[in-house]
Amino acid sequence: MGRQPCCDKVGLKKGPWAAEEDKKLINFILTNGQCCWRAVPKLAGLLRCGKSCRLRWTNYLRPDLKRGLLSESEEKMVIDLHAKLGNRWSKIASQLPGRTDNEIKNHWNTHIKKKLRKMGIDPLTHKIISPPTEQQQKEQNYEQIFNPHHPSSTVANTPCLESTISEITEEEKSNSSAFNPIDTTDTFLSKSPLFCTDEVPMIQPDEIIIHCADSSSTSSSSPSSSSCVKPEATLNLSGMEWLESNNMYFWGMDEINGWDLMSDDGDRKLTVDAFNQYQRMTFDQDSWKLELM
DNA sequence: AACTGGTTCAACCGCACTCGT
DNA sequence: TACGAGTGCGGTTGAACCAGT
Repeated sequence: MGRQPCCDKVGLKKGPWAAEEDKKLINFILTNGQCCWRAVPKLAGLLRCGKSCRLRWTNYLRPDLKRGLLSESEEKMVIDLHAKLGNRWSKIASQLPGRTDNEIKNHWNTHIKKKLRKMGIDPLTHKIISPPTEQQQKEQNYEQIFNPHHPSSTVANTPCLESTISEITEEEKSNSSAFNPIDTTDTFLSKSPLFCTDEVPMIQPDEIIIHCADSSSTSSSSPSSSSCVKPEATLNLSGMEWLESNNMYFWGMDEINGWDLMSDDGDRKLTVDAFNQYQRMTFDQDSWKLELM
């Protein structure tokens, strides 16, 4: 005998929730609290199954939810946590106040995956996509000669990238801890202070300029020859020079409680001492209730 | 304006886990 | 220990929306 369904599906409504249904569910939860979900639809006068009610509440109606896209710092946190935890979305969500597992899962699948792939990083393993085998390299060369528009010329396949990551200086690594809100893994992203998910550098291989310590071996070489990276090499990623004089810059706009807005000229330093959106929502819960009623 | 293909995200489904009996 | 009910979780779906032609 099979398992009983979570609810009697006959006569139950499915699909998007109407405003009236939302109102009923909110009224019920605020009056009675979260109790047995199986009983909620009956008691609240809803033609939904308990599971559907729970999902609607936890993913959409809870007053402490943040709305809108994930901030840069949240995205980075998701990537770091995913590197540690894998697809355990609820565990990841528990580290991001006001975000649901469903929301994070969706954001991962629609935004972050693409960004990582564009950067040449495998979203599953968080490792650099491996350089092509000899046979693949031959095929790629063939395509580049006889079919220059073939996608094999994208940055994801460049063997340069793995080298560039290992060459981030110790100073840059130590700087990265200034904005990383949690203990980091040794993924590329957690080590790179240059990473900003909304500003993913769409760099091409020929945009990666590497100054080798032994400059005599690389002088006047073509871009492709820069893949020869010496241990002492330093990096200069064109397009990453954001810090123009007198420009303001900051990390983690969405979590600006206590974060400093830095001004390049050193004299003007603006400190923001605001509590974040999640805290505000918690404080404003009573007014939120009133708005709904 | 109409069509088409791609993207997004709320909601669903089924399995796994926990807990009480 | 075995079983069933309730709940949580992650993968998947499909309607709505958007951009390009």
